[in-house]
Amino acid sequence: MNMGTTKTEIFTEQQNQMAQMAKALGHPARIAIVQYLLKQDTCICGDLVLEIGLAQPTISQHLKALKTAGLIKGNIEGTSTCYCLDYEKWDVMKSLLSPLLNLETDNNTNCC
Amino acid sequence: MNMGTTKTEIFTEQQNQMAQMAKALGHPARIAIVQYLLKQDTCICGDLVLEIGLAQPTISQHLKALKTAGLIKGNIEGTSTCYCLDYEKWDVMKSLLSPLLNLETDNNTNCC
DNA sequence: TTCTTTTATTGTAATATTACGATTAATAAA
DNA sequence: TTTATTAATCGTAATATTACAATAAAAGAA
Repeated sequence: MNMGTTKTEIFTEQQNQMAQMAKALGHPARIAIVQYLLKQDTCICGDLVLEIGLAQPTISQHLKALKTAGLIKGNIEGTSTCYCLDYEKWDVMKSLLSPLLNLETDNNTNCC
Repeated sequence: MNMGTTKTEIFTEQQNQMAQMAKALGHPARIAIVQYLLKQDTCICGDLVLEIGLAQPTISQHLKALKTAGLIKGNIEGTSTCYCLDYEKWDVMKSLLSPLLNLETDNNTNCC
């Protein structure tokens, strides 16, 4: 059977997309990478290895996860790869997640 | 060794918090639960079993994950448990994640 | 060409996640 | 008290994730 695997077929495309983007941010190393890119605009893998302190293959793995989710782009430049945020995808994420995040805090009167 | 485990000690408290909250939203079933609670204010486990279509222990497991992350609260009422969003925690999440989500889209000039 | 630099990939060990059947626990109803 | 009703927990199978050593690949420097 397909145990251990998420049943994506019973959810909407939108729900799967939202979950995928949230999942991509669901590791502190990937949060740190995004924060670094926000500050520096671009970076190469080696920068992050020094900054974060995980092994190079581990950083490379996290970069791949962010790239697969579409949150970053990578361009090969000589021996290194230049990474940056994919702002178009971040706009999509923002529009999908803002209905969840922009909650009315004073709704908690009708709570259990 | 501690292989397979996230090295939380090399990250800031804030980075770990952000990752934990994002991770809690990183599954379509948990997105669906949050969306349901946004629409209905409160619900019990059985409502979600009917609405989502996963087995009762699976829904219960996802509710526990959201509760552990602090995103929902649960109050026992007779034989059932009444769940709702924890708006205070959502405020924390909003303030932590908004620096990431409120990006200037026209920054992509200095990208690679 | 040979050596260096940089990153991606492969392989693997340890742990975490997902899903569900079976069972338990706890309250309500008969 | 006996019988539902409801949800949590336990156990477990299948898969996914995390971390890193070792290696490969690809471009630049000597």
